[in-house]
Amino acid sequence: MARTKGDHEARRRDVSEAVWQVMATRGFSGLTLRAVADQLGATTGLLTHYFPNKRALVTYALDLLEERTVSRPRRPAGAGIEALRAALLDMLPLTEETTSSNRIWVSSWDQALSDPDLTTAYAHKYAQSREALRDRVAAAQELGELPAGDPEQVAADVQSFVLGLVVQALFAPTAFPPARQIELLEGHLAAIAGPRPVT
Amino acid sequence: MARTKGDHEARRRDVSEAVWQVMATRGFSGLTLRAVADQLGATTGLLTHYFPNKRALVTYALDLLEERTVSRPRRPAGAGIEALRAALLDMLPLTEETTSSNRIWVSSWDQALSDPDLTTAYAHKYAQSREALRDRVAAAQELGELPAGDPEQVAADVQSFVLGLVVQALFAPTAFPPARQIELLEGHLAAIAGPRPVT
DNA sequence: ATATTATTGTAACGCTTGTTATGCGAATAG
DNA sequence: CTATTCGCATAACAAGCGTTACAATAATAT
Repeated sequence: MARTKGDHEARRRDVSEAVWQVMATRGFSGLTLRAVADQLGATTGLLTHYFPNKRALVTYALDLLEERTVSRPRRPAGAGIEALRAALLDMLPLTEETTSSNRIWVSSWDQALSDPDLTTAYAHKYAQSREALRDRVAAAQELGELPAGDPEQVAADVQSFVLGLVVQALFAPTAFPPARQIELLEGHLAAIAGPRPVT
Repeated sequence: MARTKGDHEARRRDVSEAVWQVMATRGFSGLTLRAVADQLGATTGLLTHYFPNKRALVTYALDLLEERTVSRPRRPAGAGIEALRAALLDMLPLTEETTSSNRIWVSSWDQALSDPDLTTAYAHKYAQSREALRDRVAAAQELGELPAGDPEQVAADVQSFVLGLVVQALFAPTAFPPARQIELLEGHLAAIAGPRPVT
């Protein structure tokens, strides 16, 4: 049963959603052609029309992950350390959506570490994220909200902290509910902000 | 060609080493019976004698990982914040051995997150590690080397930081050589230590 | 020296995976 | 209204997986 042209666009979104669901449910290693087809209520024949290869499917899945990560609604940036806080909060698995996203990212690390090309691609991605954080750190320093020091260093610090917290929260969601994640982030920000001025 | 009784012990070590090598090289998802057999220069028939199941092999692999992680040579603990520093340094991929170990841990997260039992087991493991860190934090606080505050909180902070740094270092070993990892850890410890006393 | 046991290789099985060829039916063009 | 094209299902294939049964060889006991 073929579909109209308008439905075709909708079908592409269905495929994306199926890929997403499969990854979120069965992990990155569970991303198989038949699993996507089943999730879609279709067969592998459909997928061959959308992806020539398994490799193409994987690439598409990673692009989808990247795109959904980048283009999800973000907190208003604000200025100085407020912008840094917003960026870090946006990385944490505080909602269902960001939990799925982070869950998929972590589960993709296995294959990413096995594939040299993917490894460098991931390294590049995290380096870019670090640069963005560095700029916000530098801005906060200029506002006097963070003590002087190598912003690169501070950026690497907060990124490592958030990344590790993501992993912890994924394994122990009850021990790290949103409130606790935020509490820990606030504590960390306070720590790098140094001695708080006497009020 | 059967072997003598003394060789059998050696054979067990060979099997362990083969399992380890396969995991370190092809990741946790690449841990297959034939891969281990090939690494061993043998066939699957040998492995059926050591492991009744694939599940048994996986369990054994995880035990091996746990055991090699726990029983590897550790830095002298020292007292106070020195003990905390030593514990954190022991977690970082500073050597070939610890890099392999961490590499395997990270690659096992995919399957661990897909299996509820493994997820709770991992959560428990990290909680235990956090408790050990908490005790060292508390000890450092009593010595006045760390400012007062919830040691549980500080432990979660440093654990997240180290965990994230491990991931970063695995993806970008050139950007995070041992010296830089140590530098970042020192910076982090200095940050949570608060304003350094005037010397 | 022969028999028994332990250890390993060989080979096949059913299953799942990615891949490919083929056929059918609906949408669209003439 | 007919024909062509497009979208998808069906089905088969080889390869890799875990699993199993069985044969062969070496070590040990009798």
